[in-house]
Amino acid sequence: MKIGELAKAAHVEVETIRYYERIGLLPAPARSHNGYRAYAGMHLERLAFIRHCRALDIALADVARLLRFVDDPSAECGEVDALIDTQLARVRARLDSLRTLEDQLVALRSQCGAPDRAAQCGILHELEAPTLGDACVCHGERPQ
Amino acid sequence: MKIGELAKAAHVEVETIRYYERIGLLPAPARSHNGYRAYAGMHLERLAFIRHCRALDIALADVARLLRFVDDPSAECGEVDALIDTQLARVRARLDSLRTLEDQLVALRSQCGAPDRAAQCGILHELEAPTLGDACVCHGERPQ
DNA sequence: GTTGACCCTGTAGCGGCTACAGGGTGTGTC
DNA sequence: GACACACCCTGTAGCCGCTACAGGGTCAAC
Repeated sequence: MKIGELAKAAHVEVETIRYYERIGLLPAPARSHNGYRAYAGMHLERLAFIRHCRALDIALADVARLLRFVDDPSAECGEVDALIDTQLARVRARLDSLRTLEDQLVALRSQCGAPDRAAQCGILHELEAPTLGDACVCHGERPQ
Repeated sequence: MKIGELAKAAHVEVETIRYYERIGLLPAPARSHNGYRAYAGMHLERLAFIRHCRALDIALADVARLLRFVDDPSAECGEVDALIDTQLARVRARLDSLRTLEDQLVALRSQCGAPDRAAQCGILHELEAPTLGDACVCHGERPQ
């Protein structure tokens, strides 16, 4: 399998595959007589594993840790759990902060009356508010 | 005001201020006899504006666009609305995908029985599933 | 005169790719 | 044989928003 074929099979960019090889995540494949990379089924499996982890937003360093368990089936896998738990906590923290952000943007958006001159723009005024130490619609009484 | 004082007043790192100057977001201040940056109130206002936008996760390029309206109060501000709307849409899209991610991670986490050997690890098996074209607990019947 | 806190410039690093530049190879068509 | 075109190679730089040095200068206090 040439790199382009692997890329299509795994729905990944060619450059991404070379990048994974460079950082040691995907083992370097054999080379054909012309120097082209020649991949085997194992590479597709590994790449699919990586992409699956990435779809779960798991950092590449953590993917590398998970791959070590794949390579060593006799290892204790408690760390795998912990890693997924940490990932889940990270996602939930980000969800919380994005929800707050959404509320703030909605509040900010509501400041716009009829669009006119910047001088009268409620949104810009709100964005400037904390400058003066005032409360702002999005961040409440005490800015920051 | 020296850069360290400005940094404290705006709750920003010194390096961040120099970075904003370098990319043209914060105007270069006057210099004292010793070459130190000497900031005026205007810089604090502008920096607070920038940080407020950043707290709303507005990209620096968009902050620059907003600052142009601050500098030209007679301009039409329809673009300000549009920018906030776009930002809100971005945040909501990210929220959606994070919520899906959360569900997937929870499903994945539930695959762990008692932690033991990696060979028996339900989580690792699920992460490997799409490799074989199987359905996986987190991505449903048809992986990818 | 020495310590320590601050300031300066310039550059490199983070993550996870993405996008070249500048070349080689393989296949098909004229 | 000549050409086009798709693909492959290596190496490097760019994206974002900082952050963290290295290697130096300045200033006030003790």
